[in-house]
Amino acid sequence: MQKIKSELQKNKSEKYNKILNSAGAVFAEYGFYKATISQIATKAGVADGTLYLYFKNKDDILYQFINFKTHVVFKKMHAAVEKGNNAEEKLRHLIRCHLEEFQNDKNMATIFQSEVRYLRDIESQIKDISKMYLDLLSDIIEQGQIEGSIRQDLFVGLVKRFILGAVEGVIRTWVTADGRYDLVSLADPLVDLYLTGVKGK
Amino acid sequence: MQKIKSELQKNKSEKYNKILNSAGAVFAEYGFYKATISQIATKAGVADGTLYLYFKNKDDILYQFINFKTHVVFKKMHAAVEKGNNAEEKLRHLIRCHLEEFQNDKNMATIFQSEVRYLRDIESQIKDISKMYLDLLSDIIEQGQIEGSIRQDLFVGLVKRFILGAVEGVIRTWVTADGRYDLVSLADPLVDLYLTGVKGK
DNA sequence: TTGAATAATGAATAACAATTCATAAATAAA
DNA sequence: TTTATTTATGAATTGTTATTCATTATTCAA
Repeated sequence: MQKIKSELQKNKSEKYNKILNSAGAVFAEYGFYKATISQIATKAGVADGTLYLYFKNKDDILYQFINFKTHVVFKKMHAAVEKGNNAEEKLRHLIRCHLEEFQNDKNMATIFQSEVRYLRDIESQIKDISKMYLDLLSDIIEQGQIEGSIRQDLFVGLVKRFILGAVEGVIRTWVTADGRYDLVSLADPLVDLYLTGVKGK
Repeated sequence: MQKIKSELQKNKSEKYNKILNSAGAVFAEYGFYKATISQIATKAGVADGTLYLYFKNKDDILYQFINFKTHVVFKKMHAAVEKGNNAEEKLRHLIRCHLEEFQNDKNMATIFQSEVRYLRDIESQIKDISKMYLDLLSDIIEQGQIEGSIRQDLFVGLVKRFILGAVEGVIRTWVTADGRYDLVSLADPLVDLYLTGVKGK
């Protein structure tokens, strides 16, 4: 009985994941609106109607996709930050992790970049995807200010957005260029820009 | 004859602009896909069919909107950069102008932020809206490196994206917050972050 | 004032795609 | 093996909205 139930769970979960991944690929390629249920179903190797056994509707598919990816990525980011012993190390780990995760999942990167507005409309639970990220940054910045490695005379609200905006910008360019170069290698140069800026001595 | 023609031009142009502005408001509020022709027509005070006397189709309306705004904004940015006497001044003027223009036209800011992906699909002429902007930045950075006000040991391709990404990030946050605070006042603090970074001395 | 010519209207059309549901297949229990 | 239950199918339904076009209004030259 216990065994049977978990078997069912597993099968269900397999098809669920198959559909979710197919949806990710189709949404990334065509965008949410131009993507059709049939395309997703075909790519997943099931009938159109089957999607409705696993998802409430088309919106729900996107929602589940983002929700899942968000959780996975944030868990990793959190762990990455933990590994740093001081603010600067934490920042380096965070940025590197961010670039790594997005480089390893281009569909996710594309969807995060393109469908954010839409998400804002459908679900307030993930209303602010950047929220957790910005909070992570807040902690790092404050720690750095205590340690003395980060200036005190900064408007933290701006600094956070400055940092997040710049990583996202770098990712956006990479997505636009169809992921044709190595993103992760930009992590350290980027952090150096955050830290010391571009000014000549 | 000459007079009559220009009269027609003007009237046509008036209605054209009315529709374009209404479209901007509707697209900004609902997003391109959820916005309907009827909504735009109603807001512009004309019949649905009238839109098709001025625009090829719905896509074309968005295209014309972005195209027009892009030209206006880039002309202003260009002029702003001209006013600076050295790289740092030019950068300050550029960033200030950027924030000013977007603050003064929230519909534009929202649409630029949300429908970029879609544009990428419909027209390669404006495929890279950021292209001109990045080129402006290239010139400034190179000048700064010659002047000695900007470090030589930088990967310019990254620096450009770093700068653009951060401004856009700041604008995105502002749009999300429904434009409830002053964006332009962030110009100087932001440029200071570009220049000297966040590192404690 | 008149009758082309131009511009505007909005109801009708047409296309599309999300969702449903009667039916069939697969799986599990008896 | 038979019956019950769960899962999957995909054609038919439904709703939506972009676009068209026959009709009406307006403008302008003569």
